[in-house]
Amino acid sequence: MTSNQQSGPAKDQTALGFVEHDHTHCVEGALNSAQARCAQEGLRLTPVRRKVLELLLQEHRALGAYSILDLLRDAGYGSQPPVAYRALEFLSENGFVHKIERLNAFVACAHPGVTHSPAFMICRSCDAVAEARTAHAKDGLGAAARAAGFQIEKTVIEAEGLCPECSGKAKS
Amino acid sequence: MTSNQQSGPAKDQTALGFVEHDHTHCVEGALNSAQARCAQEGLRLTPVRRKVLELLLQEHRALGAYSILDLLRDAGYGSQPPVAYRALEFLSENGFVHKIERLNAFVACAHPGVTHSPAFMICRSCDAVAEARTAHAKDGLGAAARAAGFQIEKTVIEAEGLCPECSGKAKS
DNA sequence: GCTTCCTATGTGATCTTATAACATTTTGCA
DNA sequence: TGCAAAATGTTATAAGATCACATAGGAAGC
Repeated sequence: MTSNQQSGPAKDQTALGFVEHDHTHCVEGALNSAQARCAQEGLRLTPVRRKVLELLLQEHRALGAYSILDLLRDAGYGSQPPVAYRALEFLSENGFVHKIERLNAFVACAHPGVTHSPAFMICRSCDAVAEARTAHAKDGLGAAARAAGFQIEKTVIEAEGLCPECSGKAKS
Repeated sequence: MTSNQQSGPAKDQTALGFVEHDHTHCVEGALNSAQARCAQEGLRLTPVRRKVLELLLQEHRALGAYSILDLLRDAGYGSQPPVAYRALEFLSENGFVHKIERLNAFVACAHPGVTHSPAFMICRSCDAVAEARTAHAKDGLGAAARAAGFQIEKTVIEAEGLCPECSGKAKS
């Protein structure tokens, strides 16, 4: 699961929202818009950071930090853990990627630009990860938090199960 | 944060639902009801498993597997990681404890007996963890999942922020 | 009672994930 | 040019989790 990207760079069947799409286009678009936003906000999308984002966009699934590190090494960048972790920290602080806590892995943001508290669907069979656009998924929790006097700063919402494709395959 | 339990075994101010409570009573009660349920369902609440549950109930906050392991060793049990992980696996499969993915740590269930998909509030300042009783916190996600054809099997819902006490202290 | 099997535990080794600490380079700016 | 801040390179190590295999304990069958 480290670099299974050789086959078809143009289309990928399973990952984004469990839906086919023009992959090359979506990678470039995301990369460009990230670059634009960084320019606007005075953030520095350095080569390593950009490369990490590109890798995550290309794979279009959650990658562990060490898988990313392998890909970085292949691409000629530093190969020590902090290299990957620092890039991921930057990207994640600025909303370009999200960490999937359940997997200890990272995925490119599917709705960049807007500040959002994301929710994820993780297929336990094929590892595909879809980001749901859920502005108010935390409302049930929000009520409980208000009642308890707890100030929410960040929420992690991750659902694990079977994606449409895998659930079709294994009719168990 | 390994064994700060010596001071007052009867009352603990911060952990459960960010609310004071009779701690000795709640530990014993939970332990007894766990034992009862295991008897009923033919589960084996062995000494190590019982001890781990007791430790988590006593600490009343999320503990890492290795902290638990330390406490186990102090109590005369095996001190290799699998000892703790196996007990935690059993307890967690059967709903006696939950894993907090955000912290890679474990906490005793606050609503045992009922099958539920828990939600947590984690204080980033004092590490207290409260379990919210939220039957439908995942509804926002549920809708998205239905739309995508994703079958949810398990959900992780964790909010990070400031508990009432810490948010009172640091009026920043 | 004894054997047998299954489950649980003990233990050592190893693997994965993540961070600390410090040197070096690059960049932005006066 | 030269300084300060930010980013990167690199070594080492901490923290979290699992594998593999040996041993012990308890329940079912004889």
